[in-house]
Amino acid sequence: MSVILRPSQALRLWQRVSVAEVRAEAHDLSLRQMAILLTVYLDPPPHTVRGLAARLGVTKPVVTRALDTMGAMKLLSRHRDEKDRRNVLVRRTVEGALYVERFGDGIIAAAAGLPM
Amino acid sequence: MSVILRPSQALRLWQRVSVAEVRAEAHDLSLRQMAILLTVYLDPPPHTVRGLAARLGVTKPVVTRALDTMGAMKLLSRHRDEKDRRNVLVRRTVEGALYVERFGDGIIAAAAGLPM
DNA sequence: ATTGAACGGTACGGTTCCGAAACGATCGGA
DNA sequence: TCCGATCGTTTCGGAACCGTACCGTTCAAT
Repeated sequence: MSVILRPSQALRLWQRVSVAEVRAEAHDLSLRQMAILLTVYLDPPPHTVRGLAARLGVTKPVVTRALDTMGAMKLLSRHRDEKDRRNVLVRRTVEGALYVERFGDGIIAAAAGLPM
Repeated sequence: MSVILRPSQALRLWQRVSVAEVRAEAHDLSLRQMAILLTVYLDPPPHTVRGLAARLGVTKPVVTRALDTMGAMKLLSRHRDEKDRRNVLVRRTVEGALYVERFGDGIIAAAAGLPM
């Protein structure tokens, strides 16, 4: 059961969610930050800096900086991998889970009110 | 006929499109820029700087700068309103229409492959 | 003709991000 | 015990963006 969207619906959905996010000015995450955040929350762990960089096709410092920013926002947390202390494991937080959940609700609400 | 999405589907959709955009690094628009672009392309004209700022709940310089950036990318164009020369009208461009169309296709493709 | 309001743009100092390169810490095999 | 490879982080100069405040133009009403 795939989700079928027509072009006008797809773009309208994206507009509604974007405008709502800008108006709410909750966190003002960049597209890269959002991609990292959702990957951590949706893809199965563990998540390393290098793994995330490879997944998104960006350099390591990009991921490090995004983790700095979102870490300060308490959306994610970092922990040393005790098995291999070179690695840093990125984990979810309670605040982050709440933020992601609400963001998903926003998408659903925007989709529900979409004209056919 | 509204579009029904479940939470996991909504978030997965956003992740797929975000990751694809980051990987493609086509234009790297911020959330604000995307909201402005889609509003110009989806809402009925005319679009003024002040009107867009009010629509998104941001200040004028934010819109001006976004128009500078996306104007340089040829995604939008500015024109003086000849009826009231204080106004600047924001208009679509061929390149912008193409970009928006492809972006919509990306959303549709991501939605179509969504697990139930 | 003058004045006040409305419009978009600009100047400013500060913050954040960028990519490339170098760095220290850690691991694993010779 | 080295020593190369693999981590994540930091540094660097440069670019983009932020919000506040101010500026020049244009309109409309007096």
